[in-house]
Amino acid sequence: MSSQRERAAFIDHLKSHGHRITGERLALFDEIFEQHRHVDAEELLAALHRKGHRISRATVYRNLDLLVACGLVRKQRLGQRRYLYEHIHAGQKHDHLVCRSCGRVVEFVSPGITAMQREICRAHGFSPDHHQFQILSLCAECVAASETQPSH
Amino acid sequence: MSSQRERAAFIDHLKSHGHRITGERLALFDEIFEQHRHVDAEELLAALHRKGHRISRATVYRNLDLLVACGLVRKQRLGQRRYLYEHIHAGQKHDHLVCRSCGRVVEFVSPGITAMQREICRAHGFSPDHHQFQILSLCAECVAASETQPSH
DNA sequence: ACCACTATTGAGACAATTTCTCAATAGCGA
DNA sequence: TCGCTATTGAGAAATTGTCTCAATAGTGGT
Repeated sequence: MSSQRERAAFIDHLKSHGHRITGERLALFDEIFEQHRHVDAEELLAALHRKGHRISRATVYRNLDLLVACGLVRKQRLGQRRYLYEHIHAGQKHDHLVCRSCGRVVEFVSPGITAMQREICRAHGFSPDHHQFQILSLCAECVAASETQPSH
Repeated sequence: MSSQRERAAFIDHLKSHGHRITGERLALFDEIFEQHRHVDAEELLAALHRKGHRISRATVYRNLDLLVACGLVRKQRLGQRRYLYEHIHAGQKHDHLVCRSCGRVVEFVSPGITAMQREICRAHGFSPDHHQFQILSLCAECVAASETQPSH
């Protein structure tokens, strides 16, 4: 499994911070590193239950925050009501294009935009290292739908 | 008052759509057009109460949606839990830099980034006309705070 | 100005999502 | 293996926004 390195990093982080290595934590880690897309807490909870783990909702939320604190998972509100989580795949820094209507998320990489973001952050005294970037728009389907069935 | 034109447009919109011109609607309009920053529904409600209006929470939410439908107000989730509203000041199209920690919002204009956004939208089949754009990062104060008081 | 019609409002119930509480459980060091 | 205490589970609570429905108040026609 390609997440062996991250799994070890997670376990190290737990140990070095005096946290315990529990079955729930490892199951959640495995689940989110199996998903190669943006998932919310409910989906993770449901997937874990489907696989026979008896883990509670509160534990999922708590340990997602822990994974974020480890730097292994990104937690974002991508225009929708729920937080979405994605595991960080080493090196590959990308940004998000989000459909404001259906919530669909597309990742993209644009070095040019990254450079501009840094510049804008710097110009306004924001950290150029912790930025994250979203474009919210309407995907082709939702544009088509809104043209068929006009605004209201 | 500089919002006379928008106020008239609002009233016209109401009339032409068979909606009534109520005291609550005008009070809300005036309140949001007085605020030159991003406000949430609770702030607007509180401000209106402070000024002696007896308006309910539901009415504030309903009529904010109405103002959005008129194209006079923008409603956005800027990384935070609550929706933020801003009145649209004619012509001036801007994007947002948001502090992920304290929620502070700074507006910026960058024609270069706007062009790149359009290109990315087009490349992925998203509408280049309905886009909106956010950079989430940490403002100087929050960076300083997180360095003083390390991550947890 | 008055009436009747019905859109709008207010108050609180409801819904969706996330966080908190606290007794029971289970890692972990000795 | 034992004991300490971090972690968990279940459900309560908090947060934010939407919905319901009876009461109120704009509006167009007299």
